[in-house]
Amino acid sequence: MKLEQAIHQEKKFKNEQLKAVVNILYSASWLSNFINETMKPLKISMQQYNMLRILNGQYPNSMSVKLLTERMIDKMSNTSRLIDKLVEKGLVDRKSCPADRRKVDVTLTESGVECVTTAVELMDRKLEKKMKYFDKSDAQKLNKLLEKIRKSEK
Amino acid sequence: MKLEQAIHQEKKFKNEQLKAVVNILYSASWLSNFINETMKPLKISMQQYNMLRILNGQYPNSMSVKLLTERMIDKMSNTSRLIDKLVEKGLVDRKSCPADRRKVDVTLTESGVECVTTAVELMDRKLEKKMKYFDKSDAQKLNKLLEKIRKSEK
DNA sequence: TCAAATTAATTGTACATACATTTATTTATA
DNA sequence: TATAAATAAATGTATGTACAATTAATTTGA
Repeated sequence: MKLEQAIHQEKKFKNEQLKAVVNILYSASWLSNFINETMKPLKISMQQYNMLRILNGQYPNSMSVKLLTERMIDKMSNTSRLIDKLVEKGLVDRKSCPADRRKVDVTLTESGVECVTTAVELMDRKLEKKMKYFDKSDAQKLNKLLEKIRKSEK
Repeated sequence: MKLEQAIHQEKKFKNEQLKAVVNILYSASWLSNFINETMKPLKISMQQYNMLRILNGQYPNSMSVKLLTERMIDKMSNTSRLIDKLVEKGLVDRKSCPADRRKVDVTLTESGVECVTTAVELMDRKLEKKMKYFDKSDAQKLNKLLEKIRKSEK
């Protein structure tokens, strides 16, 4: 859907750069809604999915809360309480790190591995279908442009 | 900052399309943090800023809550309570619509016009500076690609 | 060596969001 | 024209998020 149509805007944007800002925000909202929708049958949120994927990348090793936070897409989310939810669901284990007792080691449980395996398979399949008009070369161009827009960070 | 570096990911993405998904989500989070940061001196959030801009586009006419919701970038946000906050701050007026008493007319107050004028001027200036390496032709390409990725909506 | 500084994680608080339900009003139709 | 259906907005509730403050452990350096 065209951006102007999605947000029912009749006026032109002041310039293409400002339109790009709104476009990125709208696209992310569109994707988040889709990801949350897709994960609903598995009863996990997008952020929980993200954390499970990160832990899966290290499995069977554990990760500290700090390391997990660094790898989350949204750094502002509250890692401790996100872990709480996953512990409640029995998807991860949390135990104090013997080498540095300030740290807490988080690991996927067997049930967590099972859940994330199903989740990733489902998500990748649904995303591929959703973005069927978007090929590899489009994606490469988009990735380059997004990196460029964030370049001021240095 | 490169995406892999920002989320400290050492592995390659499965494909460019899935990387694009993460890239959009990360860029939106990066932009949101910046916008919220920029609006902090004016004591308004990004969503409040968005609503004030929409109302400003119609000023001095009023808009119904439904119309406002349709134009918000994030459709899931709770428009009623967002309006509450702006009424509390004295930036908007809310009154029952005489022609259809189910509807509620929302209008900018004088102080609201003043606030949004300052806010837009500040935001556009800061955004331009932040995205200084991102020119018009880049923006046009990015806007095209984002529209394409959302094309499945039809 | 031991007090101060730093680091890791959790918790408190206020606010935001998702989504279902409720209330009030208008429109459609039997 | 009554009654049901549809529409607009607000509210209840659970959960999520931002950010500061706190707690506990480790590291630093006078």
